[in-house]
Amino acid sequence: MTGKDEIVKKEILVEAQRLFQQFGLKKTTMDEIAEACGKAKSTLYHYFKSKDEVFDAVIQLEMLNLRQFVKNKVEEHKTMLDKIKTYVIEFHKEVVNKVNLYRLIRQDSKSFGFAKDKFLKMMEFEQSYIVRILEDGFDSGEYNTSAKEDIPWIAEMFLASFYGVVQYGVEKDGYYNEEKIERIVELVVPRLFT
Amino acid sequence: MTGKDEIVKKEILVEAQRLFQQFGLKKTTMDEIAEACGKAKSTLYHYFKSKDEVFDAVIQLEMLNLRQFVKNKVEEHKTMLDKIKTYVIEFHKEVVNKVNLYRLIRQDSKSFGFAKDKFLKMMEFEQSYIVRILEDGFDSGEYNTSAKEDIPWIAEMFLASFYGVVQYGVEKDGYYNEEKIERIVELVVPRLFT
DNA sequence: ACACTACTATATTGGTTTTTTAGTCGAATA
DNA sequence: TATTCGACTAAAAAACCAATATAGTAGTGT
Repeated sequence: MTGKDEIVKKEILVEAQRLFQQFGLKKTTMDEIAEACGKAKSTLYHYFKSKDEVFDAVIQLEMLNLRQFVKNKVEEHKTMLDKIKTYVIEFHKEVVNKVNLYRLIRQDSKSFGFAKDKFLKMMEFEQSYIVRILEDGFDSGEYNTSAKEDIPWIAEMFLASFYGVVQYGVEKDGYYNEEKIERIVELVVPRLFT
Repeated sequence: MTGKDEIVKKEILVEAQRLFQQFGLKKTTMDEIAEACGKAKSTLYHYFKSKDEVFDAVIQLEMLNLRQFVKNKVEEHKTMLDKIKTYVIEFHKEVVNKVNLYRLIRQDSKSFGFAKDKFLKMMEFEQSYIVRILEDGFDSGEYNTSAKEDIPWIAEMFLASFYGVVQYGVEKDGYYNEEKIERIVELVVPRLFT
């Protein structure tokens, strides 16, 4: 039965998530995860090919929740401008939270390369979301200053630039300064997208 | 004689620079630098307090050259808009060059904290340069969409955002894509600063 | 399909010794 | 007096090795 399969997988992920958050990737063993699930270690390998695959799945789960959360916030608004503003503020707030949570997790050297792939994948995904918002704005006539075919790379650059602003702010201030981000969003977004 | 002092210091820095670029901070020993200068190691300590101080001096030298280079490029232009555009394109092109050069240099763990300080110092310095350009534009009437007291943080955010765009681009494409940066500069700068 | 026990090969750890290396000191030189 | 040096130290890093832990596998039973 394939339904059971998903249930057990989820159960493993819940325990893995808890342990990864508490101890990090390196300090959490497959034996511990197995024990926490009340199963034998080799059983885990029936559901996941490797420890990395478990970790990836946990991260993916977190991202899914994060996206749903942000999406809900965005859809509380009607205009494209408000949607974009809300997106930037909420998305980065959540990402910084998660990153703080997972900072200690990535204690090993190879995790940098790992993070890079995941990061680019994530950016691609987010880009497609921004593109959708902008295209809707374009179609409804709210956003008509650019050609429609420019939207993808504009979205990409827009994301990248706020990534920079947030990273720099966190580096400088030591925390996510929401007020600062709001101020810059208020200034930039209307100028860029009207 | 204090003139001799400066000459020897410079001589040490030239050799140190060469070795740091070739082998990195960690893999270059003070003995090697000394040997390359034809001096004893303890002589170096007459001119520099520590190895870090030597390294810092090398970096500072590089930054000085870089800034002079960019400044020259910028001053070929008359309008504020052209200056800003030129600044962004040339500055980041050079920084990416240097960073590629020095990527291998920062091979040790503590260098992150080190790099962070230096990075923030650099950003502050660059910010003051952008502020000057914008304030000149403001005074000449070319830039009158913002209050003058907003210029510092606008400059800061502007820098941070392009830092993000460039970093992201390098991460994604694997090199500094000048054409891409130019395109985004052409789009963003006029909208932001007129 | 799912779960277990028992295993292996590989990584990691801990403890020890050896080597390297940043930085010091007092003497020599110019 | 201002530089330079050879010799030294303390501390860090590397090299080694034995013991342990751990990711992943095989074979078996349900």
